[in-house]
Amino acid sequence: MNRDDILKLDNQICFAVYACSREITKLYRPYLDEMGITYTQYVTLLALWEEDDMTVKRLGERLYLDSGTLTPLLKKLEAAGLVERIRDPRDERNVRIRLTGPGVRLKEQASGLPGRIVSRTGLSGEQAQSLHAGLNALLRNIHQPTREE
Amino acid sequence: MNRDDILKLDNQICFAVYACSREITKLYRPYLDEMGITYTQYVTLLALWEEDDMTVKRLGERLYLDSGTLTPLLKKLEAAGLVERIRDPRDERNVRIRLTGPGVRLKEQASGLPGRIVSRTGLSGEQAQSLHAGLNALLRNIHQPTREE
DNA sequence: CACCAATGCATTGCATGCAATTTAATTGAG
DNA sequence: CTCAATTAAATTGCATGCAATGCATTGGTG
Repeated sequence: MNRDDILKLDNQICFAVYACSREITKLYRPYLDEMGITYTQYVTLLALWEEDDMTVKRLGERLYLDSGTLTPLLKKLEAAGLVERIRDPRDERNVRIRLTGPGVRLKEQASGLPGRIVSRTGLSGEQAQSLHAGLNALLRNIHQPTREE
Repeated sequence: MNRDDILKLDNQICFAVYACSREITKLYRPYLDEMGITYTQYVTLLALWEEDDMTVKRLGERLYLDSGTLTPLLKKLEAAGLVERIRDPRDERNVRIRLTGPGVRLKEQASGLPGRIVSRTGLSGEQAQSLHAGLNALLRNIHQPTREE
């Protein structure tokens, strides 16, 4: 690849990931609209359906998001009646996020979603598997909770 | 994969793409800060370095962004002196985006960036190649400029 | 025990993304 | 030519993301 090709848009993995991420979100939108939630709220619920009663910090580690994003988002989920935000009496710095009844029940409605999306991607099981593995490897490699020189 | 596993965060390609995209942006940030631009401004410049003098519409098709995102972003790039926004005299609905001298010269500074980032990803050439191909396939499959039933 | 650094969350400010609407220019049917 | 439909940008409103900062609680030290 010559000097000029290096900077071409279609040669950038970063751009492919960036564009894919937004296009995937658009695929989800109509379904999530019906459920009354946004994409970020959806992945937050995915995390909670898997492990309820997390602190904001733990949720942030799981989702790679910080309190600046999560606090307002969780307040909206609380206003929508899907989660509760409870300050931990044993350590009042922690706020624990717990699913409400409606929050738990929404899982049922979401269970068909991944299948519908995957079929829309037109990827074979193998392709999807391989892509997923590559992304996870990349994620592991670049995510540095604390930077060292 | 049973019914419960289907909704696990780590089984969602969508989440892997979403998280990867944001982590990659963070990798770029320190370098782009030095250049005085943001990540979205960077990919916009990538597109323009490859093909100068595009309309907003064409730029949007290239970047999968709409005028709602591009108009303010291009105004910032114009304020920074990197591009010009010129209404096409032949069809005044079109606004053409052209690189200025400084905008062209910034390409030099950017040319080392992809290499530095790729090395930070820790992926082999093969892995990167395969990942990129998978993402492009996915992008082609899901991007529908106009929806059909 | 008093104090201070560390921790967890909230807030602020800025830059996206994108749907929906508006505005201005152009095109095309009659 | 005339006016309605189409098209390209711009604008508006809402929801992220994230760095930087603020604030309250807690833990460790002397």
